[in-house]
Amino acid sequence: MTDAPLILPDSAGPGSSADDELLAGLNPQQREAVTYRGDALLIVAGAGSGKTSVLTRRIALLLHRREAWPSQILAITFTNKAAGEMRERVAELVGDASRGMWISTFHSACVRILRREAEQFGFTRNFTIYDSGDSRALLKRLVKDHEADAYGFTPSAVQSRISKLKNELLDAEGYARQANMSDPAERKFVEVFTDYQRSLQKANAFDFDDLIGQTVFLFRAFPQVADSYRRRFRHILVDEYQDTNHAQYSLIRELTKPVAGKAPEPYAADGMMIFEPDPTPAPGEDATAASLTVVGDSDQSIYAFRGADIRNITEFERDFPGAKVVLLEQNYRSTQNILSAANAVIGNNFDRKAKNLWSDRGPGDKIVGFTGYSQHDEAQFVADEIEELRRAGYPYSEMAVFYRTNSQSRALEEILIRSAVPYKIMGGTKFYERAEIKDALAYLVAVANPADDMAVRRILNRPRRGIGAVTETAIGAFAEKQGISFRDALRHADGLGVGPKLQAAISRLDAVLAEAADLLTPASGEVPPATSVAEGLKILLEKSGYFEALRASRDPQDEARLENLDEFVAVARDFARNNPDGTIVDFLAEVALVSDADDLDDASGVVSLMTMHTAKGLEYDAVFVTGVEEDLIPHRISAGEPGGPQEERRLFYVGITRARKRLHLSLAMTRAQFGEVSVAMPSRFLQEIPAELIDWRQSPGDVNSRGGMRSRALNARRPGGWGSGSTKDDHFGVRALPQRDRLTPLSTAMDRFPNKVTGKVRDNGDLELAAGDRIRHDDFGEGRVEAVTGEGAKRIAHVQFDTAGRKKLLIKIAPIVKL
DNA sequence: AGTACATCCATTTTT
DNA sequence: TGGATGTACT
Repeated sequence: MTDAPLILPDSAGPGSSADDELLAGLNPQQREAVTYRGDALLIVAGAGSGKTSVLTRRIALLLHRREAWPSQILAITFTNKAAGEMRERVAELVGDASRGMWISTFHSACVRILRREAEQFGFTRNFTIYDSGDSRALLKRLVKDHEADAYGFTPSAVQSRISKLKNELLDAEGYARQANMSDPAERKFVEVFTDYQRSLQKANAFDFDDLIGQTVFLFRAFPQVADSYRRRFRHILVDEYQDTNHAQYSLIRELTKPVAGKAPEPYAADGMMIFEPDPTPAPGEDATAASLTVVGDSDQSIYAFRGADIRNITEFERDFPGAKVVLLEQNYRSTQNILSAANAVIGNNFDRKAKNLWSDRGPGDKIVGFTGYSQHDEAQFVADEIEELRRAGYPYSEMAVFYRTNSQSRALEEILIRSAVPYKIMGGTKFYERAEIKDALAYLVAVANPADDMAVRRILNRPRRGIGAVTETAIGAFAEKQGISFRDALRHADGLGVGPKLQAAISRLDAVLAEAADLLTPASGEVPPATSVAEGLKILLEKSGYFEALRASRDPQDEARLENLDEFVAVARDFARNNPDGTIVDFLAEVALVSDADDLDDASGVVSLMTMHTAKGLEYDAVFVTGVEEDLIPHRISAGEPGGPQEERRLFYVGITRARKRLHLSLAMTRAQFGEVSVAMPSRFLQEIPAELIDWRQSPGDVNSRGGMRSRALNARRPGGWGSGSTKDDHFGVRALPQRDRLTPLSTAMDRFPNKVTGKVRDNGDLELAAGDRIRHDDFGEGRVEAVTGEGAKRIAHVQFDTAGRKKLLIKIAPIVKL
């Protein structure tokens, strides 16, 4: 992939044709963003304005013009996926030179730094990383130990508070100083926080927030360490800057401070080399502070709830006096109609810097609007429309359906399955959150970082060895008394005062862990090959009896668990292939920092379903934004939060701007939630879109919440289209209904479509259908089978219904009978 | 240790 | 409504 660089690093100097090539096709603003040189540059990059291109070319140009060595560049993104993409695109431009650069997420960059410096402050380099599940589990125990639940603290509440504080770089002590400590609940919280931090340290572990926060502390506490990185990184680039929280912001600030000390110190405290000594003095060696480039769009800030501070970007110019600001407003993604809608919506956010996206790809199609009676009706519209687009030549992989909350996916899934539309839910159940995977990970952690009690405790009785809570406590007490770790206590089964059976079980576990440790972390200190990770994993799972227990089980789910574990072993093998020098510690870090959203984007040939949050950074030819209702988008809970509605508007904006050519906005008049059917109102954001941009297939005014449609004739000029309440819009209902075949009920007939599509899963067994058969469908009426495709449980009937048009149905589950 | 019942609770989640 | 979690039985 990197072997065919477009431009060889040494091919030419400034002003060369290779330079031109790097700047080719850029608009003036983009060009400015690529070529500007100065201490601080803010690139305000509207949606679809080509920011990745700008960023990668900026890097390439720095290298190409010899303004920087690869090792002097630090490019930071938020997701592994974004980092991977950037690395790839830089490699396309500069070839192998891209290897010396740090292009990574905040978190992995910090892990790299912390690994080198961990010994400085009481950790060892094989520390483990606690994901949020791990920290919640730890907090669960601590909340109980401290009886904090009596004060109404739940583990997750404590977790989110701690996380917020860490994002603000406050530790327990710092918080205690400014908190009202006469409040017993506050004291309790501080107690738990303190203990949590102590436990992490004892386990030689960092949680996600610590990775950033502790790196900042490290830099502040050890200026010479900070200096060594400041000397190294001369060009720092940060993507999605609007999503940085205070800790991340501080990290960037630390790195862009002028170098304080004089003596170059290319080595970390442990003697590890930080940068390759270059034979030639590095360009910019005498510069005092690194140059900083940040890219972002405050209109796409949708993570305030996780501590992202939009002010980091809005106040950039104040933070970095003399900063240059470049505005990228030309959008290369969407048609003008889509952009106009997006602009109109986001324009309602006050206190925002004006920005107007424009496109030169013409107006394009109008936005399609649809109001369903129920969420199922809405889903049917989506399914029908997807099929229509499909027939028009759009591949499934170029279509996406967005929603605000995960629970909305259910109705969509039901209908999509029935309509035989292949789909994939992005960011759904996380692979690494499955119990069996966490178990396997715990085995590895127990080997890699024996100080991590949590991991050892987790595997103590997995598979079942008869080691219960009592024994676990005994081991813990023994460890405490002997001043050894929980892991080491397993070696002394005979000293625990437990029965012989238990002793044997404990010793067996100890032996398995020891065997794997021999392989993975040999006492000789020699580094085992990366392939040994997969081997060690297999040893652990096999010899611990984990596999055996699953194989012996007759729980059908255990079969799936086995498959998942096989997949996990395959992940370990992949890792070895991609990281020939990787160790078990590297593997664990990678796994902890990688989300499966990263690799699932290859959703080849299927429609993607996801929340609007997940959609950020992605784009599709056709986009469906569903559930455009009050209380959903904007979500009702956001109403009470300061800045809430504005963030919701940005979220909607993000959703809209994902679409290249076709945008569909849909809603339902009634929505079953929490077991109750409630009447939904169209979202206020809909009214913010100019009426002429939307082609309503069925407008809110056409549908009432009792399940009928108004007569078209009556509806044609009717004030008060909202169905309930508002009286001031001609937005909806003005248009008489669409250009579809008017004789058939629009969409699926809502009167015949009660909101219980759900029903029981129907099983038509071996119902045989062939072309020419006539069938009756519960919802669509009678029709003629035109073809049958697929096999077994996935056989699909292509049916031409007499009134409902052409549909694809999964024969096995469709509510049909052969006539 | 495993099951059955009860209870609570329902945004978003790059790492 | 349903799912996740906790408690009380067997």
